[in-house]
Amino acid sequence: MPLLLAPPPSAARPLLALTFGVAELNALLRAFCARGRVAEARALFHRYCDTYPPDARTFNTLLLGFKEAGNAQALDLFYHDAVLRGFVPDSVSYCVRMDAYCKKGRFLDALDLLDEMRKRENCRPTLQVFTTLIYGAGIVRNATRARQLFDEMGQGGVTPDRGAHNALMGAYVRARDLQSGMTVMSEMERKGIGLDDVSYNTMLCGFQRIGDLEGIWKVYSKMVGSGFMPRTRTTMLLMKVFCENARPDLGLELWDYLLGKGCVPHRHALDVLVTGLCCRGMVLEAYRCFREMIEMGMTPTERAFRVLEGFFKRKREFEKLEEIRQMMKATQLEEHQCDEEAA
DNA sequence: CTAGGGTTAG
Repeated sequence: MPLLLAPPPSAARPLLALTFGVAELNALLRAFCARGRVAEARALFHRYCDTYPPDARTFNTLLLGFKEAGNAQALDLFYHDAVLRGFVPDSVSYCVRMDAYCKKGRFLDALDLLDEMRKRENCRPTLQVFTTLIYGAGIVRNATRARQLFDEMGQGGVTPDRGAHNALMGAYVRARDLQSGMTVMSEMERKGIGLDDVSYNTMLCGFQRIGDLEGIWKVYSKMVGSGFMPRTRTTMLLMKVFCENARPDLGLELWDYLLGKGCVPHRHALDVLVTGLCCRGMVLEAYRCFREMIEMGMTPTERAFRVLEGFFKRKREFEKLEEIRQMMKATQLEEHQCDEEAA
C-alpha cells in the first residue's frame, strides 16, 4: 500500500498545530517501526523533520527500527546522515548500534563503538550497553571475553542485574560450557537475584542441545523447588524433553505441578503429553489430563483428541471413546457461542 | 514504547 503523506497541520487549524509536535512525531515513528514499516517511518521523518525539529528520541527511534528490521546497513546510512544533520548520539544510540552489530556476529565492530563512546563526554557505557556486548561475545562463542566484560562492568560502578547475568549465562551456554553457566545460576541465587524464565530456559536449552538429561533434571528440580511458574516456551521444552525421552511420567508430574499452581498449560503441552503417555501405555492418565484441560474451560487441539481417540479405539474402550467425543463436541459448541457473542 | 538477556539443528 502506498504511503499517503498528509500535509502537516496548517495554521488554519491551531488546535491540531498545538497538539502535534515532536513527541507526537516520535510516537508515530515508533508505531510504524513496531509494525516493521521502517521505510515508511523514514519517509515520514524526512517529510516532517523541518516542521518539527527532531530530538534524540526521534533519531534513536529510527535507529531502533532499522535494528529491529535486521537492516544494519540502512541503520549505518541513517546514522551517518543524522550526524551530518547535527545529531549527537547518546548511550541509547550506541547501544542500539552495538546490538545491531552483535546480532550480525560483528562483535569487533561493536567493541569499536565501545571505544568510541568512551571518548565522548555525553555518554558512558550503561547496564544495557554491557549486557549487549556480553551477549555479542556469546554470539561469537567468546565466553572469556563475555566474562571480562561482566567483571569490567562491576568495576565501572555498574551493578549487573538479572539481565546481565542471563546474558553471561547465555554466553557460556553458547560456548558449550554448561558448568560455568550453572555456576552463574548459583551466583544469582546466592546474590538474591531471582531466576526468571529466561534464566531457566537458557540452561535448559543448553542441556537439551548436548543431550544432557541429568542437567535438565537438575535445573528442573531447582525450578520446581523454588515454586517457579515456567512460561509457555519453557513448559513446552520440558514437556518435549520428558516425553520424547520415554519419561512421560515426568511430563505428568510437570502437568500436575502447573495445575497445582493454578496455571493453565498451553494446549500444545497437552498434545505432547497425551502422545507421550499413550505411547507408553498410560492411556488413562492421558485421558485424565485431557479431561482436566476441558474442565479448565479450554478445548484440547484436534491433534490431542485424535491421538486419544486412536488409542481408545485400539483398546476397544468404546465408552471412553464416546465420552471424549461428547466432551469435544460440547466445548467446541461453547466456543462457537462465545465467538458469536463476541461478534 | 528510546536501549540489554532465551528459541534453531542438519
